[in-house]
Amino acid sequence: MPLVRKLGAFVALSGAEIDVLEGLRKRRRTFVAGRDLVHQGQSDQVAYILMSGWACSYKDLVDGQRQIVDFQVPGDFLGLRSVLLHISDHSIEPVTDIEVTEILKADLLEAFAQTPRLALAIFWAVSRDEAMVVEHLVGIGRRNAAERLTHFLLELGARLALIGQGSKAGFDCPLTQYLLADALGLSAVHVNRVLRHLREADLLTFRDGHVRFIDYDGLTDFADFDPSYLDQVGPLLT
Amino acid sequence: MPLVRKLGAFVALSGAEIDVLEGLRKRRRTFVAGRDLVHQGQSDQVAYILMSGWACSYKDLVDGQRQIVDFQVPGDFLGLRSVLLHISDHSIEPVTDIEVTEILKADLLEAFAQTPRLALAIFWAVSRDEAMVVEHLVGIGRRNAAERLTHFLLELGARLALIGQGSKAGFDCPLTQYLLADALGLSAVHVNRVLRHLREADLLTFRDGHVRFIDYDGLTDFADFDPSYLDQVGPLLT
DNA sequence: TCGATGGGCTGATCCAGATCAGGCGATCAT
DNA sequence: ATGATCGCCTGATCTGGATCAGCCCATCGA
Repeated sequence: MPLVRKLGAFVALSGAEIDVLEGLRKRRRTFVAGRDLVHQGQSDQVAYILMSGWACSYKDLVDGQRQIVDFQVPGDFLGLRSVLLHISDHSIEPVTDIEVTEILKADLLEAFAQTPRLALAIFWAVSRDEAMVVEHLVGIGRRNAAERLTHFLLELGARLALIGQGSKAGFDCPLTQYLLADALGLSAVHVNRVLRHLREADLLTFRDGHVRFIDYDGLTDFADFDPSYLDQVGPLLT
Repeated sequence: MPLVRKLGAFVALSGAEIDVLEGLRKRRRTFVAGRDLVHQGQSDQVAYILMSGWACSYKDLVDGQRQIVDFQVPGDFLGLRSVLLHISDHSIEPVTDIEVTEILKADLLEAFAQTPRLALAIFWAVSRDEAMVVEHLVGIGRRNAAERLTHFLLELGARLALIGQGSKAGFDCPLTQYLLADALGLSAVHVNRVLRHLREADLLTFRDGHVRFIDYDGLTDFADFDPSYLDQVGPLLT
């Protein structure tokens, strides 16, 4: 269970708390790649936990462009914020076919009341999401295309490593260069060029859906990557 | 009390809940402009509520640049995420002299346990912060300098209006063009130029610490500004 | 089997915004 | 009264990345 594993890395959850967490899991659903799961402006009472596959959350602009805010991998929440804000300020689209389990708002609130520690653990997950968005913001605001792309791939790798789907050697990645472009605020053309430069510099390759880190230390150095905000482990309640 | 007003706009807080909220307020402190309040990497057990003055949270990059993630105005939390993540991933600096009240981690956790609704209200505040960061991300990723600056000033105006310190006519703003540049991912030179263009187009002026919206509707239209994520009102618990 | 579609790749050209190199006035400490 | 500093402002030049236009290959549906 990627979620239990992820939250458990943060607060040591008791058996009772894990029971509550498991109790949340209701209907299991699947969605096909490409069709929106949640749409901007939609008001919905349900969030999801991603069980398998990848998704992305994004915002559309009036001029037809879009900005991808983040990608979600197994164990991540989908649309949690839209439940809290009561209306969604962004859209969510499966990148691949995905499996999710629903979390109903009412159940979530009840779980909060029952086990404050669980609320904290989820609070932490939200904070971690925000920390990722912040890092993303810094990347787009102040890093050039190569550093930005590198940092992004390193972050993805670190997140996937946490759920056992990646390592310092690399990871399988279903993202197209168009998706990368929309996430990084670049054009797909330029993403392609930058990938070539990184390949020619023997830093990493991204081919056939697989990212391979050739020189991991060189990459972290180049992109100024510090994963501490991702895998922060330690009891909140001391 | 800006905070009670802000949270109260989201969930109707009962008298008992407001008491708990007020009970949180502990030591009142002041900090002078410019000296860091929280420093990147610092591990701290205290957050603050900003009572007066402005602050900003930012991240330093290795090459000496910095990216300002957000500005905080009265009623906002400072460093809440660093309490939850257990270590701060960013720095916080007062833009003006500020007054804050401390919130101790232990008190916050106890308040959570006592009144789940309060936890929800604060959850909402964190989600709102994240929504702002997301909007900021979209701006930097996909909007040009003029739209970005306009959107930013409109958002600040809307936030200040919520606490009674601004309106559609404008607001007092202690930010320098350098601070704007660091927030918007631009150079200060270019911020200056863009402000001139906006002034010449009779859209807004920013002079002597005061932002004046000349054509508010024209501005919201130009920058595609939709404030719904800021002032979302409505009972979370239906 | 042959379009159609989607993803990756490339060179040529263009432009938004960075960088460089200043100048102006106000404030403040000596 | 004289630097020093800070915020604001400006023109000239440079450049990272967008845009345009197109090629190649693999897959897939009719």
